[in-house]
This record gives sequence, C-alpha cells and structure tokens, in this order.
Amino acid sequence: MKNRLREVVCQALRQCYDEQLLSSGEVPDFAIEVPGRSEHGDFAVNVAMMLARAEKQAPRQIAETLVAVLERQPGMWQRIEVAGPGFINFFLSGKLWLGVLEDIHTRGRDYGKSSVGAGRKVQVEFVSANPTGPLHIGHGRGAATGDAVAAVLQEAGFSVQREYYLNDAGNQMNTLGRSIYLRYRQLHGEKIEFPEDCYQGDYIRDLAQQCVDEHGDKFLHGDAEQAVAFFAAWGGESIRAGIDADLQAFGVRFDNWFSEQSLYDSGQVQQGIEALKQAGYTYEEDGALWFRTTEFGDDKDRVLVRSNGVTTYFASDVAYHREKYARGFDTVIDVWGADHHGYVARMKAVLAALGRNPEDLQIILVQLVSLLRGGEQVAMSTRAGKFVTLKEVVDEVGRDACRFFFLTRRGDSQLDFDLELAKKQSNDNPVYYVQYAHARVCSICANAAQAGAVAAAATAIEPEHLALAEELELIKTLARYPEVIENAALNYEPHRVTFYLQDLAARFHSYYNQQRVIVDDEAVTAARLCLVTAVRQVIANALAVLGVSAPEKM
RNA sequence: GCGCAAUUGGCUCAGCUGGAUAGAGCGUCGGCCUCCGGAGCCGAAGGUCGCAGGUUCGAAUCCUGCAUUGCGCGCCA
Repeated sequence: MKNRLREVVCQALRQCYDEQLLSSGEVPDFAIEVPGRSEHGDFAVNVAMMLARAEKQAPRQIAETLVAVLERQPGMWQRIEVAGPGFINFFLSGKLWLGVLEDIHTRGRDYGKSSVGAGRKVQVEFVSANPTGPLHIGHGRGAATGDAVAAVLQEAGFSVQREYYLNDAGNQMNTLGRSIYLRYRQLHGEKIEFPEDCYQGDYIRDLAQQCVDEHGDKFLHGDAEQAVAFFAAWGGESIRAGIDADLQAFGVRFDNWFSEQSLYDSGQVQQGIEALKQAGYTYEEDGALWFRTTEFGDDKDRVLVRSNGVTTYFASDVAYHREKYARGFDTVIDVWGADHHGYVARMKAVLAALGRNPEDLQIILVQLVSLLRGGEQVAMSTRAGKFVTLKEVVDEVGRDACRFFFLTRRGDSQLDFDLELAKKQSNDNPVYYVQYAHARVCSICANAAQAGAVAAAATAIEPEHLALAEELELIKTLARYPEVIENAALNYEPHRVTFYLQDLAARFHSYYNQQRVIVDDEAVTAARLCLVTAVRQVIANALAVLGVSAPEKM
C-alpha cells in the first residue's frame, strides 16, 4: 500500500515539474508514515517540507500545489489535506482497503512474502556452541534469534542457509577426551582425583558410562593418548548429536554443519594465512605471525600463528569466512553472544583485507541471558558443569513460550529469564495472548459453519459492511504486515514481528468484545467473517515465521 | 586506562532509521458476559525520554562531552 502511494506521489511531483508549477526538479527520498492519530489520515507524507529549501517556498504552499495535482486521481481517496507544518495527509477510500483483504485471502500463507531480497544469497550462522557440553539457556536465545532472522529473510525473498559452525579443533576437544577418559577409569574403580580444568558436568560421567557399557575395559590397557583421542572424537560427535536433537525439539533445524577441523584438513587455514601474507598485511614479531588488523580500525594487531607454530582460533576464522564467500554468499550473518563483541573489529578487518566490503558481514550480538529462579540468580558455568540446559527449560515452560519470550526483546538488550516466573505466569505470557486470538477466530468459524454462514469474497463486500472504526483499524494493521516483515529482514530485527503480533491480537480482541461476528444480517456476517479469517491468516503467517505454533484450540 | 553497548512511568520493554499530543505489558485503582471461548475487554492514575551543549523547519531518535550500568581488552577457544 505504501509503495503504491509512493509511486503516485512521485508521479504527481513530476507532473508538477512538467507543468512548471514547481521548479527545482528534485524528487527527494521522502517518508511515508502511518500517523499516530487517525485524524492525521491513513498516511502522511513529508515531501513538501523536504522541498522547502530547494523551492524557496513555504512547505504548506508546496503541499497545496501538489495536492491539487493529486486530487485529479478519482476514486483513490476520500480526501487529501495539508496539515501542520506541511504534511500531506491521505485518507484512502474504503474500497482500496478492502483490496487488502482480497490480497490476504488469495495469497494465503504467502501474504507477507516479498521479493526485496531478490534471491540474494545469505548465510546465517548461529548457535555454534562448542561440542563439549549440552546447550544452555543462553544458546537458546541465540537459536531463537538466528532462526527467526533467517526465517524473516526468507520471507523477504532472500535465499537463506542456516549453518552451525562446529568448533571441533583445538585443545578443548582434547580436554573433552581427557575428561571422559578419566571418568571412564573412575567407573572402573580407579581412585583418581578429577582435575579442575576438566569438564565437571554430569553428562561427562554419563558418556563415560555409555562407553563402559559398550566397550567394557578395552581402553584401560591400551595407549592412554589413543584412548583420549578416541574419547574426544566419539564424545564430540555424541554431544553434537545431542545438541542437534535439542535444537530440533526447539524447532530449529540447520541446513549445514560446518567443521572447523575440515578447514585444517583441506589446507584452507594455511591458504587463508597465505592470502593475508600476499596482501601484505602480516609481519613477524617475537617469533609469531601477526595480522595488521589495526590497519582496518582494530585497536591492536592479532596473532595468526603463535611462536610455537600453532595457529590461533582467529586464523581458522579467517579461513572460515573466506570459505563462506567462496561458497557464493553475498551476505554472511554471524549471530554471536555479546561477550564476543570485542571480536567484531578484527573480523571486519578480515573482510577489508580480503578486498571485500565489510558490510557483507553482519554481526548480530545477542546479549547473554541471566537465569533466575524465584528472583535468585542461578550461577552458570560450563566448565564447572553447573547450568540449566535448554532442554530442561523447553520441557519446563514449553517451546512456544520460550521462543516467543526470547523474541520479545531486541537482541541487544539484556534479558532476565526467571524460571519460576515463566512457569507461574505462563497464563498471561504474551504468546498465549496471540495464540488465543488465533484460536478464537477458529472457534468463531466453527460456529459460523454450524450456522451455515459463509465468509464473503473480499471483492463482493460492500464497503459499508466493514466501515466501523475498529474494522478499518484492523484492516490497516493487516495491511502493515508485509512492511513489518520487510523491515524486520532488512534490519535483522525479528522482534518487530513479535510486537506486531501483539498489536494485531490486541486489536482483534478489542473488536471481538465490541462486535459480534455472527449477526442476523447475512451480508454483514459474511463481511466480518472475511475480515476475521484474514486476521487468522496473518497471525498464522507471522507465528510461523517466529517458529511458534498457531493452535486452533487451547 | 582503552574499546563496544545500554540508559524511556513503580517494574519489564516498544518507538517504523528525524516528524504532529512519546506507546504497550505487568503492578495499582475502578468497571464489563442470560450474548460467537473472561487465557478476554473498557476506563483511571503514573514519564522534564540519564545530564549538558550542538546540528535544523522539527530530536527519545543524529553529533560532542559528562555520569551511571553491563561486557570486552591472551601467542585461550
């Protein structure tokens, strides 16, 4: 609707120049917005104010000129007026609004999809937790956010891949192997003190027990190093599979799992280092190889190869991101925990050094979640094995509530997740409010079917049958949806969809309490059913994007 | 010390990339079903948008400085 209006206004503006009613010839990038108050019309345009300087005329005067030309288009509006400092307010005709309902019903699940993404290839990499333990609640927020960002981009016409980067190289895997190995020996009756730098969680003991069941004492007698290597590889894969299962239970499915180790095996880590060397951005100092990231705005240079010859994690990240673009992605999005924000500058530096626009890498920082239980902070530490897993939380408060809750805040705000509260308040959790609206429409439809009432086709509705203020407000809210999706996608802000849903549900509930849908007048009933089912469709579409179910009954 | 981010009613948060009188939820107070699901609705009270400057027709939004809070500043991953 907005885009249509923009075209009409631009056309009228050009017409003004053709007829020499205005002289500057400028077509500024003006704003079209939905005013906060309905007296200000359905849409307001600020173009006259933007032209004031170039035209050397008062904004209101310019607006009057433009309006005179716009009014030549019959049927589109009830009226157009100049207001305030020079806004042009548009009051659209009722017929035009009914087109929105028609659009929703013909497009169904596709309503809200657009092609602004133009099929550009985008990769969203998220979660990417080390396979050394189960996912905890903080990862859940990253999962919900990353998945919703990907979904919203898909909706907006981007070609999206969801990827999980598996940090299966480096000494953490060795630590994992050692941890399982020591527990394994303990289970065979050996009295060993369990080192502090090993993973303390109970899941390590469970893995060891599984090995005892499957392999007996086979690893007690062989070479310890080989045993550790086995436990590292086997344990890592086993944990990875567990992570995958937990994510699927949370409704998140990855298109690809990418192994860090594979970058070493294929020689790409070395190639990445070579590329930087050849570009002239490296130097040696104290026996280590450095990357001059300060050249690109980082606050200090970073080591790629340590003086002992071992590459850093950063070196594999260079290779990893090179590899992503080699796969043909136009834009790469990394979803990180906010505690990694210090890493952003050096990653952008990698792009710049490789001759790529740093904007092609978008980093979404998701603040960590502090978990509370009854107002008390729950201490979490992966290493100490003290944490509440994502699975536990999902089992406790439910997948829908959990996902929706994570998306009721912008990613960069900190979030307290109180388990007691989440459970206790589950009834007035906003997710139920939205789902309830959906279920209500379903219930109305069931009643209508029983009464033999049928929804009208939008094209068959007389405007006066959907002319109440609440009805127009509802339709306008529905009309906004495609734009909400588009903005959520372009800004990587899925929480906008969540807030939109709450707004739509609120308007629907309010309408429901004021007006009955099924009334004696058949034509009015049919028109209202058409409206209400459109609401249901949009709620279902938006919930689907967020990965939340839209139940017919609750 | 340096860097990144945040600061909006009692609490938790939105605010559509600079627009008209700053919005929700929770909490508080007062109302609403003989009627399509009360997991709902209606109303009221409550905010100098951290502080001070600046940019312009116009600032919660952009710039600078300050304050407070959180996070980060390894040849760890």
